[in-house]
Amino acid sequence: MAGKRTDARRKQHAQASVDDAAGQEARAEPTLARERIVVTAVELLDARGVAGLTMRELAERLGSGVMSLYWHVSNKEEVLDLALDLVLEPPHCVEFGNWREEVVHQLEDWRASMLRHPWSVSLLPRRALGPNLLSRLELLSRALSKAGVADADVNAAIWSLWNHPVGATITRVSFTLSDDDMAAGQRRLARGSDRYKAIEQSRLLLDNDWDGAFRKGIDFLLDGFARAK
Amino acid sequence: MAGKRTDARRKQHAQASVDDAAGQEARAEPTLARERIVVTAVELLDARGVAGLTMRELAERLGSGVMSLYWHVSNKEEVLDLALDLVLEPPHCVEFGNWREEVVHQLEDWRASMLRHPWSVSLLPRRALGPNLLSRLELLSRALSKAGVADADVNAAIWSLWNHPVGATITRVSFTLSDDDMAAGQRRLARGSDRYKAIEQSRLLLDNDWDGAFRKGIDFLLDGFARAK
DNA sequence: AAGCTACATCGTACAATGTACGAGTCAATG
DNA sequence: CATTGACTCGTACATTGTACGATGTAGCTT
Repeated sequence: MAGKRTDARRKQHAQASVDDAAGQEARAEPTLARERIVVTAVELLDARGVAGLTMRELAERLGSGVMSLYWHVSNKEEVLDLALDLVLEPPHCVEFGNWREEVVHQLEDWRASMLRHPWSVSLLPRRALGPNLLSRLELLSRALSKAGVADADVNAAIWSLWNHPVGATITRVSFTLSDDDMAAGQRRLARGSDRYKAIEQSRLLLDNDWDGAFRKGIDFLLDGFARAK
Repeated sequence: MAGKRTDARRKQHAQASVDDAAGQEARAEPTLARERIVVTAVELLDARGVAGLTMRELAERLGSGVMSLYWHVSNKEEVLDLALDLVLEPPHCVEFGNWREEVVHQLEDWRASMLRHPWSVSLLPRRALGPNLLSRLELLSRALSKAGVADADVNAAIWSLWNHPVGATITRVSFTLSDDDMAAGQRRLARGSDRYKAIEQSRLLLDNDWDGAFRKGIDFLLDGFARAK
């Protein structure tokens, strides 16, 4: 029956997971090492991408043994989760008088955070509910509450705004990611110009004013809300 | 000539990649085995998810040796690329009289395809330019050309529509993915109800009419286009 | 002091995986 | 027959995440 289980030690930390410091009191002490691990992980990810994050490399950068990491972190996935959440920390709450500017600011900040750490985009599909993302959702929600959207539409409105940076950043990153893809895309466009007539004509793939398109997208949505009111 | 363009490379040219074999006449002989591999890969992905796709498992399902795969495919990544593209095949072009319905139909079909194969979402960030996605972009582009959007805005409009299903599906899948996350999210909401007051109040995370929200999002955008005209 | 407990580090070992290499099979063609 | 080129596959290896358990350390209780 293997009575002596040593899991007592792991439990304490493992359960904390992505959750922020739990108790109501200022319990504090988020295990200094844990934060160091995550910060270093982000550096590594920035430098070498998702594939470059190895527990061994991480340990080496921290000057520790590999297995020491597992005291503070239950597995590699958790490191990724924590790194993702760290990078998506929301901005300090700046109040604009104008709710519209507030929404735009928030979404642009989010997008900028992701583009600063492109690996974060590919992690997003796995875990999209870290505490920092929840905070961003909250901020967005509050800003929009001043917009006077119809009650029945408000949730749909929030999600639409939410999804815009997600989609836009993914699209942006995967286009930038490899110029090979871009070249291949152009090649495909070149031949069979009947098949891809429209996007060839509008030079959609060549127009790389991503920032502008992103901003316009927000405006479309906000205008749409106004009309649906 | 070009009759016997039996893929005599694979070893050397890893560049063929996702490109379709669309020469002009070379029809219906895209290395039967290659297609079988991809189809089987999709089955495996459907059954076991991204982590479950192993070259060994794949080979076993095909009743072949592991290394035989590498004749037809240059590496695992290519298998993933091909599987992704296969699954995102666009619908047969159905013409509606109404361009608006056409857009809605296309976006909903795309979203449905992705939800049918949830693993596709997590692959999207890596490679978003397969031929089938290009086709979808083309179809969308054509449908929208009838909408009378201002020339200066048309590309931004296309991208906004494009990003909507991407973001919405990622959000949707990552929420569904693990109920643990959902539970954790709720726990986080429960305590510190001041921090997440707004989204708690609107029951944003509990309202799971994803289909409706998605549809409304499209409408917001389309209405926004109309206003920007 | 001695012993106990919780915290923390780390070396070794192992299993799973992608794939390089090269030998092998088979059919068509010279 | 010999050659070639399409195709298959077994072996071997390097890289990875991590289970296990020994070790060290600090503080407390008796």
